[in-house]
Amino acid sequence: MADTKQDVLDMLRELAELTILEEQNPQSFRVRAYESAAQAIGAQATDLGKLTVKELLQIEGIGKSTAEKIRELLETGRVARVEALREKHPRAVVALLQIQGLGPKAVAKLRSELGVQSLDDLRRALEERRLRDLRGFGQKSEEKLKLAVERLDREGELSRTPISIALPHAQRIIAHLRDVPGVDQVIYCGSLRRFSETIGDIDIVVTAAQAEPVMEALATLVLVERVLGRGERKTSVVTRRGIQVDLRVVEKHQLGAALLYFTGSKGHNIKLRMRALARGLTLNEYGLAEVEGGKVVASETEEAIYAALGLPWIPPVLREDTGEIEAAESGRLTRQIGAIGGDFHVHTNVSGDGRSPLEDVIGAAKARGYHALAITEHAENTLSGVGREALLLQRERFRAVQAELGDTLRLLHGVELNIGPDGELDYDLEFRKGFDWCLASVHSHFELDRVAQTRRVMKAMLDPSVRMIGHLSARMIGHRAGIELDLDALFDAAEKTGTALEINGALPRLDMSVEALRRVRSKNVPLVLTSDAHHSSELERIGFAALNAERAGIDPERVVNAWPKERMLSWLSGGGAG
DNA sequence: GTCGTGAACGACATATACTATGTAGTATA
Repeated sequence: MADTKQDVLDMLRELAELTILEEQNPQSFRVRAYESAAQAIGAQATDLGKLTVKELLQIEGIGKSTAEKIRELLETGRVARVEALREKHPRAVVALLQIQGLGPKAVAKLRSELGVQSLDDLRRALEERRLRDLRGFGQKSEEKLKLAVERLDREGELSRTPISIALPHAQRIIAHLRDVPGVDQVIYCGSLRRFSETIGDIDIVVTAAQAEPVMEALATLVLVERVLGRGERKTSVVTRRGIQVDLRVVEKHQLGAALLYFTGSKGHNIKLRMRALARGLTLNEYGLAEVEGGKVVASETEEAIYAALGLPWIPPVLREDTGEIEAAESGRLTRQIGAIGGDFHVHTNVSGDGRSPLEDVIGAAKARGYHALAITEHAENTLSGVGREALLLQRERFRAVQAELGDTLRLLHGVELNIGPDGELDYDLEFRKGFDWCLASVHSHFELDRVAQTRRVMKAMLDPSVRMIGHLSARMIGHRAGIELDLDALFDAAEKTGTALEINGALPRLDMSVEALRRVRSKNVPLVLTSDAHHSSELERIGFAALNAERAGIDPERVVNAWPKERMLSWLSGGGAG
């Protein structure tokens, strides 16, 4: 079964894009209808291929017309309306919308006045300086478009950046801005703060007495390649990595409103602003104020603004306009994860790719207030794997260290087994059972089909030594798609065997994905946050795992290392789900 | 194009910054 959901999403997005050109308006009701239909489809867990028109109509945001188009696509592989629009607006024309500064109206004008039908045509027209005489264009717009075309040539399609790259990039920039005199707070917002898997651009909010020095500091950073625009309080640049950074400087008392605005999502903001209007208030990036008279009601903190709108503070990871405002209003927001009592997927330098000695890792774990720590080196069947003798030596050492630790920290001698193509595991069952904690994960043979992948993971789950499956899909965000799995079958098996599933906090993985986590919510499967640290400093990544869990609306009750100490320890020693 | 109210039709996301041109387009959450 192909990925019908992805096919439908692709079709709806193309339809939206083509309709933008057709109606020369990115905000038309049709465009918005297709986009909201795409969002509704994206939130569906069921297999679309099995849904009838009637069932499709049950989905909010899908009406008669869209439902029929979806059926048309699934039954014939094509949609007449899309093909008709493709005739009028060929792919090369649609591609022009990728150029920053070119919208549908400008594209229409270039086509009708200058016969520009492609990027090549546009390049020629720019070369021949034919744009400057067009009404609405001028010398400056010609130059801007030239730069934008060059940028597109260099970077290919404007693509989103994996969070594993964007977050450290943002932190570097933030560290520089913090050094600017007069700067108070520097906070990243946007999809980064919402903890999306991929990031479109980096949004930074700064509070400072004066905007100019901050914006100057950003514009002159070594890693900044070009300044896109600069006003009194706002600057946009592109870094050498090709990532756009938008900086906004606000006054301290406006911080809450600015954070709210810049964190988004756009849909969330719009809903909040409508909510404000219904209360005789208006919300913008400077504050929440009365419509009549303009008296500011709240602006300094997000909490105050939400409160004035009759809502509890909503965590950024939930602000995706997927019902979180309604949930907040009726007190149905899932609780945040809270204190984390331990980490159960950590490597030391005994693993070939681990970099910190045991003492450092233990020190970091104690500093984090953990009650338990499982060291899980790679097993022999992987490149960085460890043989039996070294592991037995490590176990001996653990006994001595545990005696020193007393009951401040429970140290588990674990291992990360490799799941082979047929579900085979390292060593032999007897040896595996000698560990305090075994997790098993896939590290190779990503090309097998869904049936084979599901079978191998299922087999590992059924092994008496395996307590947890690590990074379930083995994806690498932006580099490698996850293996194909029958998730429902695996979740059922995990439920039956009591096998835990890992929520891995390594930024390139974030595995299980939010989507998979949403699907496991309804099952009684224990979930475990881990850092998968290969260095003592990486223990902090468990916080990313927690964010991903919160993003998926996972109740802390389901998360083993969010349980109270005794319950967690009891579960770890095989004492059941508690 | 969708949805709700009432059986055809109106309502339907907000608010602002920046730029280049000379009123509006594009961009941002």
